[in-house]
Amino acid sequence: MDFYQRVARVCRTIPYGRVATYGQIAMLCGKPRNARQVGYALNRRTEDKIPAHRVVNHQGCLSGAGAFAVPDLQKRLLEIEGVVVNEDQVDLKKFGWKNTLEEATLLKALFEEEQI
DNA sequence: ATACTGACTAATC
DNA sequence: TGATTAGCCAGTA
Repeated sequence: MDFYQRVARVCRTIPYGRVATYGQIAMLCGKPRNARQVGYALNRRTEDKIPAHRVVNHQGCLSGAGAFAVPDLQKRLLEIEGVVVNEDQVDLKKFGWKNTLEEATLLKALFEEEQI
């Protein structure tokens, strides 16, 4: 199982109306130090039906910087889901994805199973 | 193999 | 608190 595929998988696991951080995703992929690679992965595979708008940095800042072809697209998508965005930032305390231990375990097991 | 890059983070000031 | 610095590591040239 490729790291990028894992990233895609984890992103699709993020619940509607929640956001996750790069570091969080990297951790769930089994590579806690690969936060940057997560961003790189999303950049490469934005077309792959990955809800990348639910991914922000550890401060809750939106990626902005032309990550999405249309400016404010990420912000709009989040607001549609009920996530409040202020000054290109979201409140991780309220909207951050609190991944449960079960979800983490499920993903880990899934990865190990498909990795072989 | 070396050097540089970057949708990141954690540690210092 | 807010700004800087210093690690990080897969990709790319």
